[in-house]
Amino acid sequence: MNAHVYLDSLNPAQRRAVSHGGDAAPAPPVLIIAGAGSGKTNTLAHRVAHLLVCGADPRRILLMTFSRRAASEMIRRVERIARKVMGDGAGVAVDALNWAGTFHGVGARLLRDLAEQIGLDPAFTIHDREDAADLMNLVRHELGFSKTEARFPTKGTCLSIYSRCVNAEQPIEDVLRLSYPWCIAWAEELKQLFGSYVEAKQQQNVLDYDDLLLYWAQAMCDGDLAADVGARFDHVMVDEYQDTNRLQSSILLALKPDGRGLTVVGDDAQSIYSFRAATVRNILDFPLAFSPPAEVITLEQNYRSTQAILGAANAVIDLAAERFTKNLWTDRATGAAPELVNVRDEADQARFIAEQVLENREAGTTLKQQAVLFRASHHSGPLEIELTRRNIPFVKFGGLKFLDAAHVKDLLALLRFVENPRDRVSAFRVMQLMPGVGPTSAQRVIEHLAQAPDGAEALRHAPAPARAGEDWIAFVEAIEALRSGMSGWPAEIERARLWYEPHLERIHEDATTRQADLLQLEQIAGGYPSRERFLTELTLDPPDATSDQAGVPHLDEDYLILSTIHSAKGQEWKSVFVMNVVDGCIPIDLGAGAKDEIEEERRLLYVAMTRAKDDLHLMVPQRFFTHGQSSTGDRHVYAARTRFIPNTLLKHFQRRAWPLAAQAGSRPVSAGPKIDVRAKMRGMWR
DNA sequence: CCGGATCTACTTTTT
DNA sequence: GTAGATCCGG
Repeated sequence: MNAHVYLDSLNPAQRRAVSHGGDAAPAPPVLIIAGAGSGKTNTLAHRVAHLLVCGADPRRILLMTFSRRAASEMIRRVERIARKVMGDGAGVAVDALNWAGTFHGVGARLLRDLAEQIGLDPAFTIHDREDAADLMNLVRHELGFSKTEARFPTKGTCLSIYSRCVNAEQPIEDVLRLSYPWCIAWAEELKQLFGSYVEAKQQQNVLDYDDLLLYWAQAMCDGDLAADVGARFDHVMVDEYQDTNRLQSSILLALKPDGRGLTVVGDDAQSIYSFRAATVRNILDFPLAFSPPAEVITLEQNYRSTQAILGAANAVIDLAAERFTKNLWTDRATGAAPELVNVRDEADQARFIAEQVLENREAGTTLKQQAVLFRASHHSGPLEIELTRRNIPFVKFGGLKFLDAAHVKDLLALLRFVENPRDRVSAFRVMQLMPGVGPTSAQRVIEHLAQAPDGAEALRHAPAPARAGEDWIAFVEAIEALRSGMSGWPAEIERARLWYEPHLERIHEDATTRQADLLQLEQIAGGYPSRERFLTELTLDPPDATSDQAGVPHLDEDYLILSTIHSAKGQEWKSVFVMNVVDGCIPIDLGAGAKDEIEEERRLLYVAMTRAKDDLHLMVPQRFFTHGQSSTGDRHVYAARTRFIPNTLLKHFQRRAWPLAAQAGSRPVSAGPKIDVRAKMRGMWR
């Protein structure tokens, strides 16, 4: 029997990518440019399986994916492929693939390993974005920047600027000039702020997301250490390489300076994370980073979409200012042209989608095979209401995370404070949950703890806020019980919840629904071996939905997928609806919008369209509501079809108006006058 | 010094 | 709709 029978199902380019280098030995670097739907995940999975079959050591394969979900999907496929050749032995080999995850996840794990060697306390805790912003705010206040004459950038902006400097490896002046021109005047203050922010993190033994990469990269500046870490892995593979940033590529090159054993996969047409400092330059410059240059293998056959859908998507991306990859082709049947559906407003848009989804289900397409995509998380609001009204179950990806809910953060802050007594952000938050404890007394206790040599012991002798009374005693007892580790994990989290519950009931009106979330958190906690692992992995890979979201179904049920376009990356569905394909949503309306940003929005539409296998609906509401802006008030805005589908591309689409005039009865286009002449007049003078 | 009330300005995408 | 800053009574 052919030992490589799994290669038979691949096309020549895929086969070349999979068997690059021949056997299990580290091969020269290779870049796989894989267009949408070209079997990218499948090809990478085959490559991993191929290496295993050839005898590579799974513990020495580093596999970095964009999300944890992508990693587990990859591992599932690897096992299925390897099983064909290795039989039950595949399971053992695949289980040993334990270096698979995101850059950040792998970084966290490596740093705990290397901590001693780089002067880091291995018990560090990790701040998510919001915690990091809170800490930034603390420092911002301490430096007196919160009450400057002219308004100083908010904590979120400060953190974004800091983050971009780190991830893009750019000096602050450049970052300000290119991305935050309205903050240029604050360059000196920001530098000072960032310096203090870094010090604060170190004193408290916390790392933020960026630190997980930054410390890793810095450690790799030491030649010996880099060689040591690099030598742990024979093969290093990176998926979605177009969405990595400079810092990540620095790490990669430090790990494998000659590129041996390096495989990266990506598609520049799907680069949609430049707001996170991702740059397509990484993928473009990859081959020439080595000598001889890395081999480039291009996958151009699309296996996902019908010709009609692919043709339309190709036409959209063809108008891009710069392109590097060729158009995809498919040998699938032509199929129906994607539909451009004109509806009156967002309410009609929601109704249309709900009806069409049900119609599809009648025709045999399950809900799970259908997805609704949108640019911004809140765009799905009206649809969620409509779906709930009609009892159509759905699950939403992207946007609000479970962990953003205040009560969940409260409980986690308690656990973090237990884990790391020096963590000020968590301490600050937890203490203020008690009545009578506000910023000032919390601050005083924290100062006391910082002075004391032993954080755990110091709490007992801390200056108890007088007004807290009994609550303070209960608090100290809870902390000490948890720190003693007597109850063990995951029983600890129950103890923590018992302390928190009375406060929860006092603080929140809707305590009951929130309690349900906490119970769910307890369930999740059970899946982790320790408090440390739970806290680390939860911040690096937060679960998606909260339980109070309407219609969260049981996993075995059929449900519709709602997702931001960003979160839809790498996925596919039989039928796809894209909401609000209008200027202002795609591209999103944010000031003038730099040219690069507009181009990224175009790629976003391309990504959305190429998720569809058989049918695709692009929704074009003629007006939609904008809220806020007190000057203009809540107004509806007449929206135009997205600029990315100009008239010249209309031949790729089937146009449709809904509801049909006849069905709409006597209701004319009640949306108001066709052209607002008065507004035009006013506009003349602006 | 805490915490509730009131006013204001803002509202993308995610590890 | 909400997060932040600011004001004021207990």
